[in-house]
Amino acid sequence: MSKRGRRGGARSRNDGWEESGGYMAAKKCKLDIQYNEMVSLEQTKEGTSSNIFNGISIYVNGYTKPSSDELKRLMMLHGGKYCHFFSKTNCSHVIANNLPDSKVKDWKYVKTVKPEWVTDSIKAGKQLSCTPYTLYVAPSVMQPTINFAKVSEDQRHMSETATVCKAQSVCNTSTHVPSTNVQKVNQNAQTKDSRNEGFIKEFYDNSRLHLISTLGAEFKDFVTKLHQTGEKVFPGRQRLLEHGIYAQSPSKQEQVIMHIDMDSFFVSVGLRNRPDLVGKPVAVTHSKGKMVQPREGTDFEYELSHWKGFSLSGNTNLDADTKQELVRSSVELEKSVSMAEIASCSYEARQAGVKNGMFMGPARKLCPNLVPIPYEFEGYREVAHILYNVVASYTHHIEAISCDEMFIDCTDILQSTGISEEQLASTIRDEVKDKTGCNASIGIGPNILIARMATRVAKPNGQHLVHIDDIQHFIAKQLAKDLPGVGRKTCIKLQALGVTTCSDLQAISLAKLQKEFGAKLSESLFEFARGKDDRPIQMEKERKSVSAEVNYGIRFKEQTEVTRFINDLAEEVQTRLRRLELKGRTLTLKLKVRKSDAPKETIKFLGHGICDSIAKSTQLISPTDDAQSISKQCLALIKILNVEPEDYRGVGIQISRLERNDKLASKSASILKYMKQGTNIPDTASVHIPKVLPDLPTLKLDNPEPGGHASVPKQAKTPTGIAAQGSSDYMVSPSQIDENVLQELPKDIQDQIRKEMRLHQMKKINTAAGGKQTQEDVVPKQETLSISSLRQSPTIKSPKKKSPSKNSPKIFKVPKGSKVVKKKKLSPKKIVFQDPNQHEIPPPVRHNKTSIDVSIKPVVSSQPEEIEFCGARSINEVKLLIKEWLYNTDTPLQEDILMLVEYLVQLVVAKNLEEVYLLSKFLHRHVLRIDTGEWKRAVDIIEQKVNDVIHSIYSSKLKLSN
DNA sequence: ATCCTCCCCTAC
DNA sequence: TAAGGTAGGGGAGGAT
Ligand SMILES: Nc1ccn([C@H]2C[C@H](O)[C@@H](COP(=O)(O)OP(=O)(O)OP(=O)(O)O)O2)c(=O)n1
Ligand SMILES: [Mg+2]
Ligand SMILES: [Mg+2]
Repeated sequence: MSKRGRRGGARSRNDGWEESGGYMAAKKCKLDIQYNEMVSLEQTKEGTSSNIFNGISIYVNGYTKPSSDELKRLMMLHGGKYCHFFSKTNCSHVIANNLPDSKVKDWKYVKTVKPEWVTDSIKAGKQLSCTPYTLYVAPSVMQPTINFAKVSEDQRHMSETATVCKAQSVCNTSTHVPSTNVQKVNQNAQTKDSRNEGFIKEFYDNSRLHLISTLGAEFKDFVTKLHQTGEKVFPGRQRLLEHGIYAQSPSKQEQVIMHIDMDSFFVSVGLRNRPDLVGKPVAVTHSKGKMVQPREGTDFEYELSHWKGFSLSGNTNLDADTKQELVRSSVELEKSVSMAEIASCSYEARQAGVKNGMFMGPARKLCPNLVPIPYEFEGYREVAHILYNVVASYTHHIEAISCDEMFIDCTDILQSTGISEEQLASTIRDEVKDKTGCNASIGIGPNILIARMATRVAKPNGQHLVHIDDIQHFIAKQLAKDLPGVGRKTCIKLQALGVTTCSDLQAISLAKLQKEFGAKLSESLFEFARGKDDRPIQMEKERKSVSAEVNYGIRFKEQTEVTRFINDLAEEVQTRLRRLELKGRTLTLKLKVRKSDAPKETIKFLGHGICDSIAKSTQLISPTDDAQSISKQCLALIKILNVEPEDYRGVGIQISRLERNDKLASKSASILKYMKQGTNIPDTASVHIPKVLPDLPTLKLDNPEPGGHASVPKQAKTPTGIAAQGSSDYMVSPSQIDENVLQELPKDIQDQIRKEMRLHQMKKINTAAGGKQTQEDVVPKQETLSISSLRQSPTIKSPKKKSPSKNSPKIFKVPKGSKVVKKKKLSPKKIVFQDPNQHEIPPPVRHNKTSIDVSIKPVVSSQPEEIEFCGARSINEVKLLIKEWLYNTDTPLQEDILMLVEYLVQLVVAKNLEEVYLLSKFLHRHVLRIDTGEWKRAVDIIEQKVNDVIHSIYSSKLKLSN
């Protein structure tokens, strides 16, 4: 049933075809093991050693005059290093006799020289210049290797389009490179945080999590394309046939799933050229191993007690107390800890209790001998590419999970080749090992779940097959916390239920599970505990969002710094969207804000510490990928959220409701603009509106907001209900309600609206003066903003503190000279309003539909200039214009839409609701005729937007549709 | 019922 | 010092 397929067993079978397979890897497959001994051997050996190759790492390609073995020996003898596997990060020089086309790309960042450079240098007793030995592109014979054309192409493409993390230095292995040591001397003066220019790039260049996210996304995309368009050519599978590895079990019709995952991925890559560390506890981390004194102003106890679990001692399912104790004791004992995270640790380190994601300090306590090794971002990328290419040479039936992990459905491979699961697994593992120097483990089972769980058993460097008949036996003894979907929280709940193993879990009824967990999780727990899983292998994954966030190094003092950072981050989002050729309709701003009682200094240097998370989203008027629009919306949201600059600890921007970027649409000119300008501007000269208007109002749609977005001006007073929830500090300040609606409008209109709002607010307050309803009236039942934590926070500016900017925060003060006059008075016709919030309706009428007499509005007013829409004044003119626009445009441009919104809003402000109403109906009617999704959405947005403003002023909405 | 927004959780 | 990103599933609760 289940056996640990060891490499040795498979090896003999492979020997046959490796020779003739033509893989470059096959040439050097046996070298790695010997390396360790040889190093020590060579070092103790007497003879003419030197250090002329100090800082040099060579990779030998192809057949060379002195053999690669000999070159290796020479390098070791003369202070250089020898790489078994090429990587930009590890190898400073490639030694070869010729330079094949296929390698040019890979090698373009390193020196490629002939072997004589080595031998001559040794003869000369010094390192000679490479120049005379440099190889140039020769139209040489491409090795007629397996024709991977398609895959390789894609692979290269991936490498190119990827956000390239700059290779720090050509050779950053442990051997120091004297010449490049100059690097970070000048920048020490000041700490680099979010206020510094270029911080975002520097951060991303050093973020492992960013790297694995990026890589993961690339591979998902790669597999998607592979499946959609890839030629179904499987050289690997072909080889299996040719070399007669076939067995005799043709009647496999059960599904067979494999889960392939690199062993301690980052560590494996890092150890490729550090054979001396193999077998030792090793961790990949930014920490160099020096202990770090706690800084002034940090509060260790505080962070310990509030810590959400994940960070301080690792992403484990241990209970919080244990971890706290661990951290606390390591602090007490050592008096200093490194708060650098461990990305990956070797299995030796795991034995001591070290886990991926743990901080270095606590890890050191668990494992005093833990050896830190540096990141090698390029190496991870390369190895991951090879992994995926190897697997893709056997099947395209792949589900990419991450850069080091995937599922494959190998039912058809087994069918068509007749080999066994174990044979296939070891073949793949061997090939990966040969080509990358890293171990992969494989779990095999009849479904995804079992394959995944089998990998745990297989690791490290093994494979494990679970036959369908053994599922029950196998799953029963697995730990429940290892089931997919069971993380920290769920684990705690399971513990409370007395569940440890899947066997325990089986004893819990579905009903009981549902009391503790949600519907979905309950169901999957129930099924998984029995080894059942019907999830299919998903080869094609459609992305649903694009985001960029930074929760490290965020420190601001001034709002201007926040603004600048948002601009930069929006730029980053734009870059990502454009690279993916996507635009989005929904924008979400995510902030991390220092918890009110958290110290300003975090334990971790520039970390985010203990925070509240806030998210706020907004609809974009049209699919957007434009940095300016994005930034503008974010800033509007930020204004609403009203956070003290000093309390920001994290910022993120997410774009969702994605659409493919239709390049055609963006080319169409703005008709309205055209007409408008046409009246003023003689001719074609500059008829075309610059694509990016500096203040292009990429509309943001204020979301109608669950619980009633704070579109109604409120008095600052907090109702008890909300206060009890403790989140009142996050309350939107009255002057900023609908800020993001207002933001988009011209200043003068903004001001008018604000005045109107205040006026109406007064009225309302007066009306409801004695009534109890007031409370509800003034503040929405449900908090508008999402605050992950219900705690109070001093973090948010109270409204009055708000800078004395253009928005007067005073609600009660009637603006002097308040003058708003409707331009033309229409008949006092009744208009139907739809009340968004019945209970907010002022006393007289309490009904779903409320009639408001249009004529009540104009009290004071003045509208100095006529309101006009592209020159059109009368409603009929406007209608004509709209019609022309409607029937001559396929996709409405957002600037046009905005212009109309602007016009309608002016009408609203001028209290000409009737016209607004008529125009809306008109628009509706005609759009129905056109019947395009684009136009429907546009009209929705227009109406929503206009209604937001109406709502702000009247606390009711105009019923527009029909 | 079904949608949407905001949140939490999980995974790598 | 240190580089705590990113995407998706899913649930609660309000709007429609
Ligand atoms: N908290 C984490 C988890 C993972 N990773 C990175 C480093 C890992 O090497 C890589 C792959 O994650 P895995 O979960 O596959 O873990 P490893 O490959 O390190 O170990 P294993 O042998 O358990 O797969 O992702 C990380 O940076 N931080
Ligand atoms: Mg792994
Ligand atoms: Mg993995």
